[in-house]
Amino acid sequence: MASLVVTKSAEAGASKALHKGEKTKAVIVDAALGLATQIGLEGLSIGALAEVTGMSKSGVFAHFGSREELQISVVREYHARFEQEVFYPALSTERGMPRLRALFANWMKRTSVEIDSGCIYISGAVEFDDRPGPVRDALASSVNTWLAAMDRAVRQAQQLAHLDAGAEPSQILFEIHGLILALHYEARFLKLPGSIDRALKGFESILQRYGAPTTDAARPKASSKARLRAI
Amino acid sequence: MASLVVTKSAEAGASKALHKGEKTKAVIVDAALGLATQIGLEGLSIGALAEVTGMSKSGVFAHFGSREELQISVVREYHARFEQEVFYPALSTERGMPRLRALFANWMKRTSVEIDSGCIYISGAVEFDDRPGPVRDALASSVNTWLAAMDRAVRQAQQLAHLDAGAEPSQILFEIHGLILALHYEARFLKLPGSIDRALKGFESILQRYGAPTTDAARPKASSKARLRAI
DNA sequence: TGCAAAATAGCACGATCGTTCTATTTAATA
DNA sequence: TATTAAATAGAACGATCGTGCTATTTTGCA
Repeated sequence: MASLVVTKSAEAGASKALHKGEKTKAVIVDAALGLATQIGLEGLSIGALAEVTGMSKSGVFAHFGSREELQISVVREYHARFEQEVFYPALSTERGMPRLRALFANWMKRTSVEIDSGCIYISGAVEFDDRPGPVRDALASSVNTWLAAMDRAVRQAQQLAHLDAGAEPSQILFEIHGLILALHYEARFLKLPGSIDRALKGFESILQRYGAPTTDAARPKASSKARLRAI
Repeated sequence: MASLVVTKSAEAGASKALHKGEKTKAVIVDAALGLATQIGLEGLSIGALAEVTGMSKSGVFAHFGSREELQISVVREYHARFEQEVFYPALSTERGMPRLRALFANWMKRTSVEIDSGCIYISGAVEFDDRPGPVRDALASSVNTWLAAMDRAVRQAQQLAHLDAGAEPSQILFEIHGLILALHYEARFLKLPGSIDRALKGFESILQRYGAPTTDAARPKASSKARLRAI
């Protein structure tokens, strides 16, 4: 009977071989992510999650062992998707201004969607402001990873003389970050129309101010492959 | 014994004649504001509030009739203090650039303090993103009132040729708002040093970009009185 | 000073929370 | 297919939540 044992590797769709438990855990995390973006990481309740997934409370709970671990799983999942949607695709553009533009464009695209769905990098920051612990650590670590990637992109643009080398990267980053946060605030909370355009215009202002050529000779040319080129 | 009845008017400190109930209600709201800035409006619990004030749960509750009404009272109190600290003092400077600078400076001062204490205009925005109701309305109304005041200041600066009259006030406001939000995020959540300086520098960049003279011939001269001049 | 009214306390309710324990069902393996 | 392990369900726990009801205390006023 031990014949033809498929090494349980190549599974359907996703990636690795998922046992039943891992599969339903992924389903739960997915549902939790949907809930968390709307009502926040603190609003996540195992009861509500059980209802959504059609499972029992203890069934859901067993996959994580604690609510905190569930929240951390959600943060990690969000981080992975953020990387996939915002970071990696931009690596297919040349370093310097094109890549910086691509990174911001992807960030904007995601934030625009999150005007409706919510963003746990923003809501989580408020919820775990002054609440130390592993959830806060996971959240801050994810955000810092992303901001560090943006920082590298700015520095590369400076080295390539696409941006004024005398400017502080942290200053440029701070102002860009502000645009994203203002977009989220004014569009999602205040429901002000035109916020997306203001963020885009603000970005151009920053580039202009910090030394980008007015006739930008380098829009992103999306070389579609080379996706894994090192940064 | 009924002699020497002080007419109960001029009470200690505050303002109007406060009956006992109104006085303790003020104490409760004050404590609630302290709690809400730290853990958010949603984190406010009547039980915790009773413990802090040394009262019974029902004693606290009776002053508001509902948790929602308590939250609204907190929002209103925050709004009043914000006006008192940020808005009114700036009215003693001349319209145009001096007043705009004063408004931003006061806003920055308050936000700097709130790096430690928290800000319910920011945390509340996240908590009541997509949760309609009177609390959200009170919150949005307060924020809109403040942003409208800033908008007027920008327009006045344009009329006085302190700022480029061709620029969109909403655009300038959006970018300024972004600086405040980035300051709160990067300083309070990420604990990045130097955030205050970055916000200040960003403000100068905006003024420069939108037409403020490089040699600003008009810093606020704080005339100390004239506090109630109409805007 | 006495009396009505306001303020506060005490208690209990149903609901929901995260979590634990034990049973039962389902899936993976030999 | 038989057996073992993994996955899930079910029920109960203590705690906390907002809120309502009923005493009791305190206050303000004639």
